[in-house]
Order: sequence, then C-alpha cells, then structure tokens
Amino acid sequence: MAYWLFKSEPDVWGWDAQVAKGDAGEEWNGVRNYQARNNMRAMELGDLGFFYHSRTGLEIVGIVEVCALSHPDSTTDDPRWDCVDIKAVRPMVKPVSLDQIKQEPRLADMVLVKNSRLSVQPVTDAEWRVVCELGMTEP
DNA sequence: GCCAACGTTGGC
DNA sequence: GCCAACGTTGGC
Repeated sequence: MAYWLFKSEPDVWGWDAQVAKGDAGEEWNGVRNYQARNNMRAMELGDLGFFYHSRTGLEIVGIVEVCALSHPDSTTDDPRWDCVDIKAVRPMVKPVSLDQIKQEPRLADMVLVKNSRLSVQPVTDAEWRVVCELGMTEP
C-alpha cells in the first residue's frame, strides 16, 4: 500500500469535478511525463493519494483512491502514455496549503517542495500522516 | 502575466 | 550521445 499525490489545475479538473464522478472514478489522463507515468504504473488498487490544486488554490483539498490499474490513456493514440483511474474518497476537513507544507519541518523533503513540477508524485508514509494531521482527517 | 526551472526534441 | 533551442509547468 503506497501513497501518492496528484496535481491538477482546478480550472481544468478540480476536486469538485472529481467528486462528481463518484465511486466510478475517472481516468487521470493527459499526463505526458515519463516520471509521472512511471509512478502511475507502480500504483496498486486501493493505494491512496492527495488531490492538490496547482496554480490557483495551492492546497491539498482531498484524498483519492486508485480504482483502476494503469491502462492506455484514452485521450491519445500514442502507446507511450497510460494512466490509472482514481475516485474521490473524502475531502480534507481543513485544506492543507503549500505554505503550511513549506513551514512544516517534517515535510521539508516532500516532492511537492523539492520538485514542484512533477504532476504525479510519491508520498512517504510519514509525510502522509503529517499532512492528514494538518488536514484534520484520518490517515 | 511573468519567468525560472525543468523536460523534451532534434541537429550535428 | 551531446547540448542548444524550445515548450510547458506552476509559484509568485
């Protein structure tokens, strides 16, 4: 069981859109970066991830679950790209802002801080617990 | 809206 | 296989 972080611009695909998809979930498509793709290929059913709003918002707003293993990305014919499906699990009771994350010493090594451009990132168990604590939600 | 950082592309 | 040029991302 591993933890991840998914980034999206809320204007394009935000938490509300994800919630609207319900338990069926939705393809996390459109990723055209090898590192991000490889992270998705490593995911297992039931893995959890944070849902982060980039550009506008700059905060972790909810928790999602991987509900389909990596498969071809339906938005392209290019066989290089595939993606998992994710579904919304629950919102953060209190969204966790990038500012908070940067100010929390225990989160200093988060990929979000170190390599903010990677759109699908791994999160360690320890980081997961700290962010859940800040977000006042169950780990 | 700007621009630094990063990833990808393509000519050599 | 190198690296300059280019495109994209995302915090500010």
